[in-house]
Amino acid sequence: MARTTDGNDAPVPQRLLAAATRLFAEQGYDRTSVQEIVEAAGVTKGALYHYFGSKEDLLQEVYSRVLRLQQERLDAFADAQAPVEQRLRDAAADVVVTTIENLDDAAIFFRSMHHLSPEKNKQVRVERRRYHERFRALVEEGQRSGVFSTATPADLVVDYHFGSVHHLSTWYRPDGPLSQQEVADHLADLLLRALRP
Amino acid sequence: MARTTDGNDAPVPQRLLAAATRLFAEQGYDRTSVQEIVEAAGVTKGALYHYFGSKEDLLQEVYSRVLRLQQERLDAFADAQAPVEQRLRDAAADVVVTTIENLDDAAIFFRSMHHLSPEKNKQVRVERRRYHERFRALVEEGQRSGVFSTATPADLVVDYHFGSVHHLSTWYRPDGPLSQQEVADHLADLLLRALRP
DNA sequence: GATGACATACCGACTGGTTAGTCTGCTGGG
DNA sequence: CCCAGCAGACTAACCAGTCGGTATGTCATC
Repeated sequence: MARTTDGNDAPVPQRLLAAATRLFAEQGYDRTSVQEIVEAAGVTKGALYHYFGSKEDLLQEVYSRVLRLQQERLDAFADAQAPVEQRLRDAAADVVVTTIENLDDAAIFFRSMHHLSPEKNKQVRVERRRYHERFRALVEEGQRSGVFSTATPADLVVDYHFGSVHHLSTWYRPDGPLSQQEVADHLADLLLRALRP
Repeated sequence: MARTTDGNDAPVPQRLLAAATRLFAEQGYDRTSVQEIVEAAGVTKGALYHYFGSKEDLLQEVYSRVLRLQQERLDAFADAQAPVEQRLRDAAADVVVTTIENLDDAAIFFRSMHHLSPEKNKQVRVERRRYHERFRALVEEGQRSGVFSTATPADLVVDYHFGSVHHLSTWYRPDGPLSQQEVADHLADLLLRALRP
């Protein structure tokens, strides 16, 4: 056996990232010391600084992982063959489900953005903007074709929906009365109902 | 003249609170040192610890100020003499306006809650819950009387709306294309449209 | 209306504790 | 033999909160 220490068997970088994600979500980025992270991962600082350049790099890894995942999923739904109201509903519900499935990442994402250095923050904003615009394009498509109301600017509609997604990490509890899918259906429904002409 | 030093003329405790609010919103609670706060307020640590028991007390003051203000305003709108759909719309739009007017407080509120000690956090949660329930009662009243759809549980409707309010501090810019009132009207409109039977 | 007792408001040097990141060195597999 | 992979002691910086000190004001007493 190659494994002598405790903890799980994943490679060290993944263990570090998993530990950091959990701790950042629980205590916040600044309240989590590098020492805590390496202890939770069952290694020492030497290992962390062997794989990551800084504590901040860990945070950025969390961000890129989330952004990549969400963008891929959105693209898949937006490119599907279906009426635009169906594509928007699917995309809107899916982002709720994946956000709930990765609630730790979501909590970190929305609470700790200002802890990234200016240039990394800028990069994250750029990627987020791409995501936002893809989503907005769906709304605009529906508005142009007349299936959605044009009463509200598409930008604001997108922010409205993402506000509720963003907010999930504040109130959603897995042991609550609603399942992930139920919440997703309700939130997608609210969006589509608000967009009825 | 009684004033010898620079800075504005407000009493020291208010100056400290104002400086802390701005700095907490800009840099986050943990990133802001007590030294920075007292320098921004034009005093020294002695003054701060003369009026406040701890750095955390400053944060809690921000919270109580926001909560008190929002609750007062909600109560006023909810108790008004008007059809329920009008009362809900007014309340929904008003919370958007006051949130935008105090965007710093809002940013702190949603980002720094986990920096409060457990007991203070609990107290904030209790007050927030009261607010949430007052708002939910409005939705339920409309649902019972048939002017709002019952497709979505009232709790979720409230969280949907407050998600968008919460989110404002992320995207709203005073120099953007929409005025406070326009944003408020649009968001209230989206809520009411989503609730149409 | 001088004197002393006490309080309020604030100053700023200091302390004890914590932290991110560094650096030297060990170890086992190729 | 060599080096990726990692250990862990160490450093330099920072920070919340403390504490003894000062300046100013207020009130009672003689």
